[in-house]
Amino acid sequence: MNIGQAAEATGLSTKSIRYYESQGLLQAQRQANGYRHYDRACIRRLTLLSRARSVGFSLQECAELLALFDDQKRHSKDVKRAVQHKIAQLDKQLDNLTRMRNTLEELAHRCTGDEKPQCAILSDLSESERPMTFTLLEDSHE
Amino acid sequence: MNIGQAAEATGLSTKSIRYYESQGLLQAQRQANGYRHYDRACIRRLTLLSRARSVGFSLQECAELLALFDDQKRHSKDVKRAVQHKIAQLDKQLDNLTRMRNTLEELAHRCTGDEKPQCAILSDLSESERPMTFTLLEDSHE
DNA sequence: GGTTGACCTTAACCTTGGGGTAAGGTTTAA
DNA sequence: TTAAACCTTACCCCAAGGTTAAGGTCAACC
Repeated sequence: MNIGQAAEATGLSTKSIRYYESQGLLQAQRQANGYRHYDRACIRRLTLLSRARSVGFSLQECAELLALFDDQKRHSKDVKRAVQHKIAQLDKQLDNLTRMRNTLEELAHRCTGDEKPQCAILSDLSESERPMTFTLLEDSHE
Repeated sequence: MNIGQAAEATGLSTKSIRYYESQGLLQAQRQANGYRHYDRACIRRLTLLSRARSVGFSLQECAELLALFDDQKRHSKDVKRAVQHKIAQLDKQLDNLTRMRNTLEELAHRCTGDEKPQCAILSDLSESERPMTFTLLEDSHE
């Protein structure tokens, strides 16, 4: 299997696949012409990468999942812990986005939304006197 | 006001303030010694930037908000529309994260989480035969 | 044999929103 | 006077690739 077919099979871009290789997440065999060759084991790694990325794991975290994947003596509880940790991270992000959303709702609510230039949103965003709750972005510190 | 005080007053870092200036979001006056000087109008712009960033606006979008801020003939409905557009974006992100979270919950649920190496999570992530729903990342295409 | 088009290769620059550090000038206070 | 605490620009760094560029390969068709 060439890289194009591997991409097709896993839903990744060829660029991503090469990038993952450059980051040490997999090693592809080379054919005589220099083309990369992907066997079933490689495709499984790429599938894992594709899916783990799609549920929010960073490449660093994917590397840890792959290490467990490769370890025949792993404990499934370690894998489960990684997943639960990621769930907790997503919960933080969800909470954060929800608070941002609520602030925006409140801003929009206070704006008349007409043809006049007076705008509660711009006032609320720019005036220091206003004691509104402005939620910080921050994807949590890890 | 020097940049340090402006940073203190707005909750931004000095680095961010200089970066915003480099991106054309504001122009600070210079003092005789080359130091930037911030007056009240500048502080209001920075406050707007800080708060707009904290509720999820990109710098590009902040530029649009500032353009409205500067326009004495703006219509408050245009500001409101921008906010509602941002709310819709956040809703997409929330939906996406929620689906990722649900997938992870399902994965965790299927894993025994013990000392054995068999792990439903790793199987689900790596095996092509599995017809699970894997939510794509993607912050929506804008 | 020649050519076209679809592959593949590496390299290098672009993105977002700054963080970190270097190397140096200024100001202030002890 | 000298040290601390400011300020300046300039450079490289991060994730996770996307996007050319410039070129090698391969298969099919004429």
